Amino acid sequence: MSKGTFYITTPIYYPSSKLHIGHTYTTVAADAMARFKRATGYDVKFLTGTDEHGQKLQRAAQERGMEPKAYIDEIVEGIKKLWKTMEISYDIFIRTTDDYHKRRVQQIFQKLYDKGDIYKGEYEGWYCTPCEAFWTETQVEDNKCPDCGRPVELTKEEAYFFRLSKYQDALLKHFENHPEFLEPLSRKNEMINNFLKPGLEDLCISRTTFSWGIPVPFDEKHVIYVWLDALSNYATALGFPEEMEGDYRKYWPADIHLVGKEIVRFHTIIWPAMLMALEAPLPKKVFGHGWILLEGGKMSKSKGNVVDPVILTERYGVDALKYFLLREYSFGQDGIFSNEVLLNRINADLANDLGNLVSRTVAMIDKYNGGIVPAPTIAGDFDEELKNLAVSVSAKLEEKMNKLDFSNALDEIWKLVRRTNKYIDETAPWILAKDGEQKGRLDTVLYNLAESIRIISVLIRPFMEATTKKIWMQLGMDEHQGTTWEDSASFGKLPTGLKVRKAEALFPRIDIAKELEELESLSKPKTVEVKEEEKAVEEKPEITIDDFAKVDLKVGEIVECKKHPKADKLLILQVKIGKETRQIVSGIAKYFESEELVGKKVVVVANLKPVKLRGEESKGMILAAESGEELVLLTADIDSGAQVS
RNA sequence: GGCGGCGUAGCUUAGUUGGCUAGAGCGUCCGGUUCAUACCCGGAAGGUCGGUGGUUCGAGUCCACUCGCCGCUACCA
Repeated sequence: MSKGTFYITTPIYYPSSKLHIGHTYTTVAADAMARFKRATGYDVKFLTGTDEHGQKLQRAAQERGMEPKAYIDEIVEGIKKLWKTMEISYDIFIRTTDDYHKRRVQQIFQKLYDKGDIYKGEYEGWYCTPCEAFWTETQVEDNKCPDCGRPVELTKEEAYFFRLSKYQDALLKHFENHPEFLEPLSRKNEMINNFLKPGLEDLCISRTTFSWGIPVPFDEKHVIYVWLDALSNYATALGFPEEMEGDYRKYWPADIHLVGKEIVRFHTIIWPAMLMALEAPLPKKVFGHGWILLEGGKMSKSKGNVVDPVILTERYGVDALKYFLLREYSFGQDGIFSNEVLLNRINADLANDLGNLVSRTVAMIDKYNGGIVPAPTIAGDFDEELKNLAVSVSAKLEEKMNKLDFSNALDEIWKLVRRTNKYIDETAPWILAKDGEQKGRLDTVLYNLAESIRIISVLIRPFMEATTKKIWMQLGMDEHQGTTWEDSASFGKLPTGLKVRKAEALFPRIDIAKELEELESLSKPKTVEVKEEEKAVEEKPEITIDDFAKVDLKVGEIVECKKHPKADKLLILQVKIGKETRQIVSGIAKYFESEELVGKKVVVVANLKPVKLRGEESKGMILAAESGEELVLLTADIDSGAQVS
């Protein structure tokens, strides 16, 4: 009976801040896919969850004087509540703090260690102590940390490494032999050219600098870092490697890992390499979808429009938001969100087209046939065209869905919605109703309308469960009357004699101008919250006045400025501080033309240890303040050389 | 700088291996209709398919160059 299994996953989300529309987007898409596969006869497993370890969460909990787990529990409750609101039909919600996951991650670690694919860092690596970061031979220039410019050293600091480099060729081959492995296709070259071809470095997979994580099984000083801990969730959730005969055998390898484009790299290089090392099959497909951006770029506080999915569902309903997200945007590409785009889409497709179609059909059955769905008797013009289209939609829908083309999948359904509306105009039931002789024809038209709506209701079900149920209620039908996916491909499954029920509009039409104003006023208090949240995260540890006194801040005048010949983001400045003129390299080329800086008096960190930045010496650093896309230099209208304190 | 992608009607976009009279939705204008959530249906206007040159009987589709965006990557003390 089952066509086979289908295992789909979302990323596990990091619960350090409130989830936004982007997380909802991924999860809603995965949910629609899962529901679609269930409807079409697959045995589906749908996994989502949370990634709960790491320094950031440990700190956040500390700041609130809480145990990490207790702190995270609260946030995770919120996430689960959000998914409940969005009617997400996940089968498993994994938390990386779940005992079974921790145990299995340790088993994986042990396995890889035993095999020799994990080794302790006696590795000739370069370590930058202040940055707590390891660097590779190629990254280190002149014994300097590429991140901070300070000297690095060959360290004896212990760390465990995964032999990522060993799998480079196998990965390349896999990309070549499995064009469907990574979609959209454009990402594939990015991975191959930027990572695989230049060569992979072994990956540091343990930390000793914080403790909130899964301990390395045989070396408790170390906790397992995010790569192994988080990525492996897709397999540990099924039992791997502890319980290989249950869900793991049944559902692995995953059919689709749905991820945002920013984490494609981890899912198509690191995760597959780990699986290769474990001798486990690779996921069949990783799909990196685009981002939903706000007008003018990323989510920005100054724009004042932070998108909160909960508010939107409260105002327009879950189904409207889900429909909008999947219909409006091409799944592989970025798209722009605005309230206006949302409201226009809801009005046009849901209120005017679908909602109104149901409304007018039910009203006509009510008015012309006492609310009873009549039996069709006399066929006429336009019937065949409507029927042919109606029964053909499900196949086209399947084709689009299997390509994760949600937008066009929905559009296929709406072609039928529009065709059905047109059928009403063509047959003009209100004219037939005036002529008693035409009763048979009228009955047929009314039946065909109700039947088309029945088909539509089945087709939209994976995307809009609640709406489907509402339509059934209005048609007076129950879930045993032509509601399977197969039933959507045949015309005439709707029983006659049903008693329709007029009800509230499926999607009330929105007064867009008025609504936009209200949303505008709603978004303002939100803005402040977000700002405060961000601030909290970025706070640095307290220092004393002595610490601060070590920094020598002076005013310097920019006397000359040019672009760095070998770097896009760097400017080379000649800065006069008192009598001395020195060269400072600064990463502000994105923000300023070189000419406009000459003559400016800026604040300089004068006693910073000199470094070479892509071959150019830099003695000091220019202070600037950055917020989102904006950057301003700290200027001081006073003689150059003046001390700042 | 390296690698990759994208530029098609006012907006969002479809155009698989070259045959298109370049489609669609929204918006605009005109008309029809009254069953319906002032909705729906029809029609029209609007495109030198970023630019230049080439290959070809024929190019939005292939090639070269060029302009403009974007992504990843290196460099932002």
